[in-house]
Amino acid sequence: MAQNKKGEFSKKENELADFANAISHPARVAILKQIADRETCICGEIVEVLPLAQSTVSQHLKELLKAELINGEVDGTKSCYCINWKTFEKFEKTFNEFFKKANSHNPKCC
Amino acid sequence: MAQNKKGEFSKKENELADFANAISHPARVAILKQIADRETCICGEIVEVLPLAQSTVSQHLKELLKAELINGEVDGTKSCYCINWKTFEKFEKTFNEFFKKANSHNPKCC
DNA sequence: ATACTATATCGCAAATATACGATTATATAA
DNA sequence: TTATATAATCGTATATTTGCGATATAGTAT
Repeated sequence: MAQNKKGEFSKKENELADFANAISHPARVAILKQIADRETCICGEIVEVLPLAQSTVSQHLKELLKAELINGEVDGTKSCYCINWKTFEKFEKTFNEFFKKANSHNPKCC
Repeated sequence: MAQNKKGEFSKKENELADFANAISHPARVAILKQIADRETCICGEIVEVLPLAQSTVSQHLKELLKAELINGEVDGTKSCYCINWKTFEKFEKTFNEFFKKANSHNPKCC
């Protein structure tokens, strides 16, 4: 963008946006799904399942880490990831208090 | 991107990503908040409240419409928007069934 | 008809995101 | 040590997003 105006918005607004941004790509949704579905944490199995190169998957994992949607751990030569449910819960809470407060599903509306 | 791989992911994955994408910018979060908070639908009042030019706000509104997060209605020279709660509910449902199914907040995990 | 108001659209510039191959770093195996 | 395997990072090309001013469009008022 010509200028980045994100700093002009509130902390909560940015937090919600950042969370949403982390899951705003189908590849990252698919990665989260894979991690959530497995009993134990996984790593490069994701690469086998997704239609993306290893480096691309690694980049997406990095973004998910940055947004704290997942936790990562090195295990020998492998890397192991799991869902950070705390962040999901926090998001759900913030999301609800942000949007549902004034919401009586207004019938006056268009 | 070099190539767009979004078509290689499932419908559900893309739906979740699209919804998230619509709220992945603090300006759009702020716009949704404004609309949700008012009794009646509003229009260019948003422009007064946000630190963005009128054309930029209009663009964001267009995106929110496209994602069906809001409904719009023309009222004279003014445009009137309101939250499309149906989409929010649908998202919540999809989100939960997608991520919470296998989730026992796995203690084996890192 | 003319002026005014509100909003959408267009065209452009700059910033970010996506994707990949090549390379690097680290751990394990031989 | 050397080879192998796994995953992160770098460099780069391209696509998309963000933002604004200018313009277009359409309703309302004079």
